[in-house]
Amino acid sequence: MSDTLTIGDFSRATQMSVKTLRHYHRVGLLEPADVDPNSGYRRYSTEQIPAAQVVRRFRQLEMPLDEIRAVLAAPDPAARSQLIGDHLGRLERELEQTAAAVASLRELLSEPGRESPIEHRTVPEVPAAAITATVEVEDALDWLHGALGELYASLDAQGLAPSGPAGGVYSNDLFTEARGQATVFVPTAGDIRPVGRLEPLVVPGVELAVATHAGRLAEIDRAYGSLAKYVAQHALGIDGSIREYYVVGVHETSDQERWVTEIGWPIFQTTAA
Amino acid sequence: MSDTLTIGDFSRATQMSVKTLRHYHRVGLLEPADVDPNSGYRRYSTEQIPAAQVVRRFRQLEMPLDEIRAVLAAPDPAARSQLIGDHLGRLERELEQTAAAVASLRELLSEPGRESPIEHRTVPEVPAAAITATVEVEDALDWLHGALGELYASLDAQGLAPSGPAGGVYSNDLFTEARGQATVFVPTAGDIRPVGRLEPLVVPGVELAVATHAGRLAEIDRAYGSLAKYVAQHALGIDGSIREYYVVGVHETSDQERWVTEIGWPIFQTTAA
DNA sequence: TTGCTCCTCACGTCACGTGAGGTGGC
DNA sequence: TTGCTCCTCACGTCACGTGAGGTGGC
Repeated sequence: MSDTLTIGDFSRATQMSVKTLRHYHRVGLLEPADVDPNSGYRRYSTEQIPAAQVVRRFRQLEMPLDEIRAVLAAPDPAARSQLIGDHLGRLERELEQTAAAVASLRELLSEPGRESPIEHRTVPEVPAAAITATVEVEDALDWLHGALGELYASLDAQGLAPSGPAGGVYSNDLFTEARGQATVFVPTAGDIRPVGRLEPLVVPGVELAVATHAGRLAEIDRAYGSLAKYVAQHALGIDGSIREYYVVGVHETSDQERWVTEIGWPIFQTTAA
Repeated sequence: MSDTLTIGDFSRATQMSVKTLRHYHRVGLLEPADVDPNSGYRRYSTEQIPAAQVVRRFRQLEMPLDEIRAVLAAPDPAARSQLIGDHLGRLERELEQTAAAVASLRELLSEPGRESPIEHRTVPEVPAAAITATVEVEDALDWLHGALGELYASLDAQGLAPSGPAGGVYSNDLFTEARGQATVFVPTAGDIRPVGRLEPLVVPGVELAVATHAGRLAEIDRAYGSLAKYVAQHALGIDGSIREYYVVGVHETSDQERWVTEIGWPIFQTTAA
C-alpha cells in the first residue's frame, strides 16, 4: 500500500484539518479510498490529493459543500465551468456590495443626522404592465433590474410608450420576513399583450408619504429610515404596501449616483400636505 | 407615543427582518425602547433608527455581533474607529486571499498534473535566532511575516549576520488540528541576546525529502501535495515536524511571484538520493 | 511498552430561519 | 368581529470545532 496515506498525512498533504476531512467523509464530499472495517481507520490515496486541493480552493471561495459536490460530479467540463462561473459571478457581486457598504458606512458615521425630504401625495390608479413574483430580499435588487429590463423591452416590442416612471409595490412580508411578493410596473395607457412574465395591471390609487432618495439603491435605507420616522412622529401610518418609483433609474442612466428613487409609505388621507 | 414604532414598522424603517430584530434583542445588541410587560410587544424609538442602520452596515461587512456591540459601546471616537479600521483591514486581506484563490483555482483546474521537484537532503544542526508561538493556521502567514521581520531587525540591531536562509519548524498539530506550535528561525553563528520574542535555538539536524515551490505562499499547497505523494509512494515517512526554508522570501524581495520556498518532510535515512 | 494517532459520539458555535401554537390590537 | 401582527419556544441550518472516552499501530 505504498500510495495510500493516513488521515494525518493526508491532512499535511492537503492543508486541511483532520476534523474537516472527517466531516467531508461524513457528508460524502471526499470519501477515503479505504476504511479499515474493524479499526475504522481511514486511508486516502495519493490520487485524491488534487481533488482535495480543488475542494479547499472552493471552500476558500466560500462555495457551499453541496455545490462543490455538484462541481465534482459535473458530467462535462462545460457544466462544470458553468457552475464555477456562476459562483465567481456571485462572489464578484458580493464584492461590489461590500465596497458599497464600506462607502456607505463612512457616510453613515460622518453624516449621522441627514434626513430625506418628505411630501404627501395622492396617487390615482393607473393602468400598467407589471411583473410579479415572490422574492428574497437579498435577491430583490437583481430581480428588480431583470424585471424592469423585460418590461421596457416588451413594451417597446409592442409599440407602447410608458406614461410615467416605473414603480414597484412591495408586500410587508418582503421587509418583515425577508421574503415576499414584489411587483414592478411601468404605467402605460395601451392594450398590453401578456408575453413572458408580463401582465396587465391596474395599480390602485393611494395616499402616500413620499421620501426622495438620490443615489444608488444600496443606500436607500436612509430614506426608509427618514420616512418611517416622519410617519411615526405624525401618527399617519396605515396598513398597505410600500411603493417605490424609479424617477431616474436604469432605464434613464447607468450612473447609479444620478438615480432618483421615491419611496411611498401608505398614510391616512389628510387635507393639508 | 408618536415617535415609537412597532417591530414591523421598525423592520420597514431599517430593512432588517423581524426575526433578526428579535434576535438582536435577545442577544442585547439592539434593545427596544420599550417592551409591554404583559403582551411582550416591542416598541422601538425613531431615535434607534440610525443605530440600527449602522448595525446593518456592519453585518453587511460580516462583522461579528460581539464586535458590533463593542463598536457601539466604544468609549470614544478613536477607540471606535480603531475597531472599525481593524475590521476593514481584515476584510481587505480576505479580499486579497479571495483574489489569490481565484487565480490559483484556475491554475489547479487548467494544469492538474504539475508536480514540484523533489530531492533528499541531510540537514545538519544549526544555531539560530528563533521565535516560537502557538498559532492558528489561518493566522500563520501573517504571524510568519511578523516574526521574520522581528528576527531580521533584531539580528541587524545586534550586528549579527544570517548564515543561511530563514526557516520554519511546524508541529503536526498545526496541520491536523489547524492550530499548533510554530517556530521561525534565522540561522546565525553569533551570540544572541534574547530581546522581544527572540530566543537562541539550536535547530536540530534531520533527514528530509525536500520539495521546492516557486511563487506566493498561498499556493504552496500544491508542493505539499507533491511531497506527500512522493513520500507515500516511496514509503519513507517518519514522525517529525515539517520544515520550510524561505530561500527567497520577504527579506529578499517583495515580489511574491519570485519567492522560492523549500518544504522539508522528515524521512528515513537513505544512502542514495 | 509507551505515547501518539486514530476513532466515535454528543454537543457547541454563529447568526439567524422555520414552524408550531397561541395571543393581542385595531 | 376578522384577520393581521405580534409573541414564545424548540428545533433546524451550515460547516465545521470541542472534548470526552476509548482503541489501534508502530
